[in-house]
Parts: sequence; C-alpha cells; structure tokens
Amino acid sequence: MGKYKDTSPGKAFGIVLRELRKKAEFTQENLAFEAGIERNYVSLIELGRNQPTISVIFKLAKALNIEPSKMIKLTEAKTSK
Amino acid sequence: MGKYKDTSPGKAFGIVLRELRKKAEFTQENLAFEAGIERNYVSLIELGRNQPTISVIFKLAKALNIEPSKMIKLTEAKTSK
DNA sequence: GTGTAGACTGCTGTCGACT
DNA sequence: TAGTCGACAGCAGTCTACA
Repeated sequence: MGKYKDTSPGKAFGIVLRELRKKAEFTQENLAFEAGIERNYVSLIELGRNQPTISVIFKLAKALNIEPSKMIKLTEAKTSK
Repeated sequence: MGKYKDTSPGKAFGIVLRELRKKAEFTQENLAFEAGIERNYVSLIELGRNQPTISVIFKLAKALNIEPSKMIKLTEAKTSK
C-alpha cells in the first residue's frame, strides 16, 4: 500500500496492444477484422478507456499471432515500472 | 488433436483460478478479501460463468502472489485457442 | 465453504456516422 | 487512418441472503 504511480493494467494493456499492432503492421481495422471485434473498440482499448475481458484478450492475441500470456507479460512490465 | 482442450478462455481461467486458490490454501472468501472483490464473484469466475476483465485478473494474481502472465500461461494450456 | 438467486449499477462491446 | 459520438443490448461486478 502506500503511494505508487499506478499505471492501471487496462491502460498498460492498451499501450502494449498498440505497440504490437504497429509492429505487426496492422491498422486498427485490420486487427479488428482478424480478431472479430469492432474497429472503434480497438481504439477504445488502445486508449485505455475500456478494460477488455479475458476472451477479448485471447482474440486479440490470436489475431496478432502471439501468446496471450506474452501480451500480459508485456503489460506487467508497464504496470510495475 | 489434443486431449481435451476445447475450453473457452473464461472457463479455462476459472479452472486455473480454482487450482491456484486451493494450492494457496485460500477459501473463496479469503481470496475475495485479498483481491478486494466479492466472495460470490470468485465463485462465478471459477465456474466459468463470468469472464473477468484484465483489472480483475491482476487483482486475483496479486492476491495469489503470482504473476498475471503465469495465470494466463496456465490458462492457455487448458484452452483450445 | 460454496453455489445460487434476484435486484441493481455501471461498463463492455456493437453499430452507424461524422470528424 | 484513428478518435469520438450517441444509442443500445448485454454482461461484469456488487450486495444481501438462503440452501
């Protein structure tokens, strides 16, 4: 407890998602199509406005051809530091 | 064709959560208290009825003293993607 | 100690359209 | 190409309570 500069998991995940999407050279529209979700929803997640559920996380990971746990691992790195 | 990996991420996560909770010798009530969520909600997650959001996953992982990515890794092993 | 149920609040996620 | 807006359905998550 006490004070920490707390980047919420949701926001951190959004940053990770954007980085991975750019690296994969996807547009939000392409990623949304591959993951089977809405394009503007990808935007909301990347901006950290929406906290995705576990099923959405798995969909995104599959679309990006990466393990879900790898995405979470990257997210941890942004939340703790 | 694997053994029996035909589970949705939500259900798989529930199974993993229960296994980890038992291993840590927590009751649902203890875990809920540590994670700062409702006791019956732990039950719903374990049963695969509710899909937790990423923030809840992080709360549970912290309460169990395990990395969130580790929980997801275990979940992958029980999921058919 | 856990599952479930109802009632409730608020957010996830969709959809079309405009910036 | 990405952000946002409003309207909307559905579900995440709370709370109390009972088997």
